[in-house]
Amino acid sequence: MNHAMSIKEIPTQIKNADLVARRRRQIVDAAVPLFIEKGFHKTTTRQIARAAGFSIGSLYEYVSCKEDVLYMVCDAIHAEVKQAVGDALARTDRGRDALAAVIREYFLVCHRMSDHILMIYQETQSLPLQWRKKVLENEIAITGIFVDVLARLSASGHLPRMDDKAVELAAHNISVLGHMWTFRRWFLTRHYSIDEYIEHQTRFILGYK
Amino acid sequence: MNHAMSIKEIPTQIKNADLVARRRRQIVDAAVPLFIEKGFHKTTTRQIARAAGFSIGSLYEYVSCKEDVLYMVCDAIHAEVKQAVGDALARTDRGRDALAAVIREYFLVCHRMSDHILMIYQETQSLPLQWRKKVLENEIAITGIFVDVLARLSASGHLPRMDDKAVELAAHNISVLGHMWTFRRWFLTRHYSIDEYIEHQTRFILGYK
DNA sequence: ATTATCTATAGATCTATAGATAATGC
DNA sequence: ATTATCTATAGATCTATAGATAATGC
Repeated sequence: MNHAMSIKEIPTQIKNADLVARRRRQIVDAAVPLFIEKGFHKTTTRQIARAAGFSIGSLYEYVSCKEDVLYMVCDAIHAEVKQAVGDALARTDRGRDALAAVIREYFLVCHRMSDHILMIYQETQSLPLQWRKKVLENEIAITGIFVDVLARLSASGHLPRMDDKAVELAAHNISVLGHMWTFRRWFLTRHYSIDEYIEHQTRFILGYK
Repeated sequence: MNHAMSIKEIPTQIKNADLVARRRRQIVDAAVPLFIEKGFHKTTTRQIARAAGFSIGSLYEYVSCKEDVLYMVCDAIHAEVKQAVGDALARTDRGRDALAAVIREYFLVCHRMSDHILMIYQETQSLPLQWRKKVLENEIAITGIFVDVLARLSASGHLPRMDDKAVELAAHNISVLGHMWTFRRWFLTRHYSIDEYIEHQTRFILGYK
């Protein structure tokens, strides 16, 4: 159920698959800043088409409805977050610091993609059920990375032993505390730099008190 | 900057202040389930008027635009959350358990008002700037209650000593972990009851590890 | 007379498509 | 011939208001 597969589920009459991929990337790139600025409902399909560089008629050759665009946007954002956290995980070694390193990288992605993540929180509800489910699955997949790291460290004794439920919940907490930086940014940035934030929250999560 | 004051800032031609208060309560009560079900943008002003039991013309005697309705709804929801947490605080004694009791009550409010809180996350962006600010201030006011409790317990030695920034951030974490139950409910309810959730998270927040 | 409410609609969108046109490849 | 793109617009809204009507209180 990867990125490319989901996108391919959107039907089109256009035969050239490369062209479809290229145009859809244009559509996503055009839509992201519009959705961030105005929100999904106040962005018109014409604006998306114009920003993407083609006509409204052409837009509808590559998507079947406006919601398709939102889905492609959400999927692309999650793909980028997943990629960044996956990379961080690959780079890291096996000890207790592995967790801190992955958390750090994840929080930095949240910082970098603040507007994007906030937009997903706000607009997921506007997706048709079928795609809302997929977006939520993506969210769980990202949390799953943290589950794996925590379970490994807990099993190897680098972290206090935790049962499955505690591990699962700690992983969700990491995910959500990263998102917190995006949806409370207007307040938090007045008091904390992203580095301070990461430091405090890492201590909080790892339980050094 | 209390509940009643903010609402009163919305202008109206109607002279009878009691009537205004009553009708606006009707509007809020009518709008909440509509916004929860369809979202703000897909709810029409006519639907709100009909559900409230009067005509579209009358609706516009009590609000100046659709966004006014959203603001009144958000304000009413925050008032209820604030009330519940404030009550819990008043009931509680002064020791370390005070914090656990307040957290518990807060999480139970989040559970009870799950749909409402989720709606605020999704629709705050649709508010005009002036009112978005007020809604965010309400959010900070609720977090402020936790700041007070934490600061008191930290000062009295019932909790490990924390500097102001650590206290502030812990308070935000409490707020957001309550909200997490609302926006990850679709996943969390599969694995945790609200009581289990409260128990795990309280341990996490208080740092028994 | 004053206040509150209703009906009817102006005016302004916006999505999605049909049908015409241009570009591409055999 | 086939594939991709564009223009023009049908059709369906929806918000907010003007002007008419009903209810209230002196």
